[in-house]
Amino acid sequence: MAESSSQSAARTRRKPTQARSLERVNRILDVAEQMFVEKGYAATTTKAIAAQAKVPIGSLYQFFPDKEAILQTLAEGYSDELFSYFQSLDTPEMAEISLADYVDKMTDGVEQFFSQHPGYYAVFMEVQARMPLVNEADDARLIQTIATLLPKRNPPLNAQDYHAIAFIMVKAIGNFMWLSLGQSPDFRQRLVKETKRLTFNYLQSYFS
Amino acid sequence: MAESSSQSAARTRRKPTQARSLERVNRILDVAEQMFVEKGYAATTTKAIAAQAKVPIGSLYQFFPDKEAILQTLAEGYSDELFSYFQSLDTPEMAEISLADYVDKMTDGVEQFFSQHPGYYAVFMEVQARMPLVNEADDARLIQTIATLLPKRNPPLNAQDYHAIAFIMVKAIGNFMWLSLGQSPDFRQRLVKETKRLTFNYLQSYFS
Amino acid sequence: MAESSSQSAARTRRKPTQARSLERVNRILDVAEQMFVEKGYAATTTKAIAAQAKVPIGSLYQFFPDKEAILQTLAEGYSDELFSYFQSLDTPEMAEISLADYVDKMTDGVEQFFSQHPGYYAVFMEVQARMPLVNEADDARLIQTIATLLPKRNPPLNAQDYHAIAFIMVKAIGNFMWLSLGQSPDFRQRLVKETKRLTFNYLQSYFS
Amino acid sequence: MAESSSQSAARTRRKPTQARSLERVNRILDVAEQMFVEKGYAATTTKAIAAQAKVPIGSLYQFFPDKEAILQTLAEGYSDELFSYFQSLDTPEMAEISLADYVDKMTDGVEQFFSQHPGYYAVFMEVQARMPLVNEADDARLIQTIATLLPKRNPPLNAQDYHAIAFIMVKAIGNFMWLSLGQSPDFRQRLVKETKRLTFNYLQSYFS
DNA sequence: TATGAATGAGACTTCATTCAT
DNA sequence: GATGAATGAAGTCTCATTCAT
Repeated sequence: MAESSSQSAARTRRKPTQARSLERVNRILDVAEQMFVEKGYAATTTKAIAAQAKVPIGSLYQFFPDKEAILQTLAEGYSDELFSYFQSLDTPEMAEISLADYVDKMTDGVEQFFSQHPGYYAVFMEVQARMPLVNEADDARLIQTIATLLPKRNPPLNAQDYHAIAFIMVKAIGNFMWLSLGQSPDFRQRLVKETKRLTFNYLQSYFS
Repeated sequence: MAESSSQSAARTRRKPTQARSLERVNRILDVAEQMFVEKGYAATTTKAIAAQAKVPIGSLYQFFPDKEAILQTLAEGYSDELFSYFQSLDTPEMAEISLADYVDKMTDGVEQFFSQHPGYYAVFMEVQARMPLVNEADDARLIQTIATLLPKRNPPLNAQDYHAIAFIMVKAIGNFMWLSLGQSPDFRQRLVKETKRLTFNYLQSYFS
Repeated sequence: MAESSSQSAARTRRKPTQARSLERVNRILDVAEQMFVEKGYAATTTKAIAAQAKVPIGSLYQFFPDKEAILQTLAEGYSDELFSYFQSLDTPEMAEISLADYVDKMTDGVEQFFSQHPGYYAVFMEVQARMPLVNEADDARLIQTIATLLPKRNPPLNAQDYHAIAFIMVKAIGNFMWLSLGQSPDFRQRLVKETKRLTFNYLQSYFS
Repeated sequence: MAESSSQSAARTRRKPTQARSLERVNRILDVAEQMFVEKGYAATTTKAIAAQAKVPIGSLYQFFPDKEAILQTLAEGYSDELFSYFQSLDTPEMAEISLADYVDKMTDGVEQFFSQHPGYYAVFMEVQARMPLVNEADDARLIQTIATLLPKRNPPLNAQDYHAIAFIMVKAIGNFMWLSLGQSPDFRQRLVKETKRLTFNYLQSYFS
C-alpha cells in the first residue's frame, strides 16, 4: 500500500545502517507521508505517526530530531528522485532529438512522477511555506542541470540566459503538472498538452 | 438555524456596519496580515492578534468565527482586488491593442499587485495548503473573466479552448510573478521579461 | 492546614486583584510549598500542583509563566517576611538594649521564623541551587539593613566594616538556625544557645 | 540477595579492581563533576556524561546503579579528602599551638580545599537538597574528630559540650568558606579574616 | 562482560475558544 | 453587546534505564 521510500537520510539523528532500523525509518516516512497528505502537516501528530508506524515515540525521536525533520526528509527524498530523472535526460541521444520531443519527454516525465507520488503536493506545499530555502536549493540543482543541457542546442547565449530559460522551463512544467493533479482527467490531459505547447513555443523562440 | 454564516461569503460572523466595528475588523485584518507574514500562520496566536490590534479577544471572536476565518477573509480581500484589476482590462480599447501589449499589461499589473501586497505570498501559501477549494474558486473567477475576453481576438475556438488558454495564462503569469517576489531585483526583472515572452509566444501560437 | 501565603507577586504573569484569583494563587502557592517540602522541587509536577490546588492547569500557567516562577514567588514571600521582621528591630528602643539582648532577640526571631515556616528549608535549598542571584539579592537587603543598624552602637568603623560584620552576623544566625531545624529538640536548644554565644562574642570583639 | 549494594558505601555496583575499569570510573566522575558544575545536576544527562567520558552508557550503569549514585560518589570523595585534612591536624604538635593559630590553620585549610575543588559547591548544593542524610553523616564524622581533638585543651567540659563546640566550629568555618567562594576576591579575603575572628572569639570564650 | 538501540511514561506548556459577568 | 479570565485537551519532546545481542 505504501510506496517504499528510499529517501537519503538527512537531518536524521542516526544514520540507520541496520536492517531493522532502516525498515523503521521507512515505515515512519511512509506513514508520515500518508498522514500529511490526508490531514495536513499541522494536524498530524508525532504520536500518531509513531503509533501508526508501530514504532515507539522514543524511537521516532531517535531517528528524527523533531517533527519538521520528517517533512524535510520526505521532501529531500522527492527532490532526489526528481533530480535523478532529469539527470537521466542528459544523454548523447537526448541532445539530438527535436525540441518538441525534448519538451514532451520532460513534461511527461514530470507528469508521471507527480502521479506516482501523491504525497509530493502536500509535502511541498508545507515545505515551501516553512523551509523555502531548502526547497529553493533543491530546485536550483535541477535548474542548474537543465541550464547545462540547453547549450547543446544551437544559439550562443550566455550563462545567465541559460539559467533564466531553465528556470522558466522547470518551474512552468513543474507548476502546471502539479496543478494538473487536482483536475479532472480530461482537463488534466488538456493541461499536459497545453504545458507542452507553452514550453515548446517559449524554447523555440530562443532556439529558432 | 442560529446565525448560520454563509460559507462562501467572507465568513465574518457579523457584517459590521457600525463605524467602530468596521475599524476594528480592519485593524484585526491588518495586524493579522503583518503577523502572518512575519511569523507564519501557525505561530500567530489569536490572542496576539487581538492584543496588537487593541481589540478584546472576545470581540475578535464576534467578528470571526475562528482563526482560519481571518486568513480566509484576508485571502478573499486579495482575490477581490486582483479580480478588479483584471476586470478593468475588459474595455473596448483593450480589445484593440496588440497581443504583445496585452500580455505586457497583464504581467505588469500582476507584478505590481504582488509588489504592493507583501502579505499575499505568505497568506496564499497557507491558504493553498489548508483551503485549496476557496483558492481554486477564486482563481476560477479570474480565469472565467479572461476566457470571455479572449474570443474578442480572431480565431474561432470553442469555450473549452478558451478556458484552457485562460487557465494557462493566468496561472503562468500568477505563478512566475509570485516566484519573482523572492528573487534578487535583477533576476526579478529578468523573470518579468521571460514571463512575458513565455505567455506571448504561447498566445501567439493560437492567435497568430 | 496551609499557612496563608501573602507573597508579593513577582514574576507572576497577572497580578490578580480579584478575590477569586488571589485565592487561587495562594492555593497554588500553599500546595506547591507543601509538595516541594515533601517530595522536592524536581519530583513535583505542575500538573500535580494544579490538581491538588483544584485549579485547572491552564489557570496555573496564567498566574505563573513556568514552574520555577512558583518556587521563586515562594522564596520571595519568605524573604519579604523575614526582612519585615528584621526591619521591625530598627526601633529607638532597640538601639538601647545590650548587645547580648540584641543578639538574643535576633536569634530567637530567626529561630521562630524557621520553625513556623517548614517550607523555607526545602524552598531555599532549591532556590540557592538554581537561582543564586535572586537569593543573594534578598540576603543583601537584609545585610544592608543590619549594617545601618550597627553604627548606632559605639565604635567608629567604616561602611565596609559594618557590611562585613552584618554579613557574618546574618549568615551565622541564619545558617545555624537553619541547621538546627533538622536536629533533635535537645541539641536544637543547645544550638540556639551556642549561636548566641558565637555571635555575641564576635560582635563584642568589635563593640567592646 | 543478589548483588546487594551496601547502602552506606560508595554505592558503586562493582568495585572496579581492573585497571581499565578504574580509569573509566574516574573519567566518569571527572566528567560528571565538570558537567554538574557547568550545567547543574538536573540538566546533565547520563548519556552526555557517558559520551564525554568515552564510556558506553551501558558500562556507566555497570559502575553506578543510577544517576544519583554518581553525585553521591562525588560527594563522598570530597568528604573523604576534607576529612583526611582534618585528621592530619591531630598531631602532638597541634595540641601545643595557640588557639588563634589553630583556628587559622583550620580556616586556611578549608579555604584552600574549596578553592582547589570548584566542584564541591555545585555538588553539595545538590546533595544537600536530595540526600541530606548522607551529607549529615559525613559532617558528623568530621565533627567527631574535632570533638576528640578539643579536650586536649584545658577546661573540663563534658562530651556533649565538646560535640556542640565542634559542631559550631566545623559548620561555621565550612559555611563561611563556602559562601566566600562566590564573592569578590577582596571580600573573600575579608571573609576569611572575619571567619577566623568569629571562630576564635567563640572558642576563646570556652578555652580562655 | 560490554554495548547502545530501544523504550514510553510523563514533563512542561500552549492556545483556540467559551461564557459568566 | 462587550470583555477577558478560565479552560483542559493535546502537543512535542526528553531521558533514565533496560536488556537483547
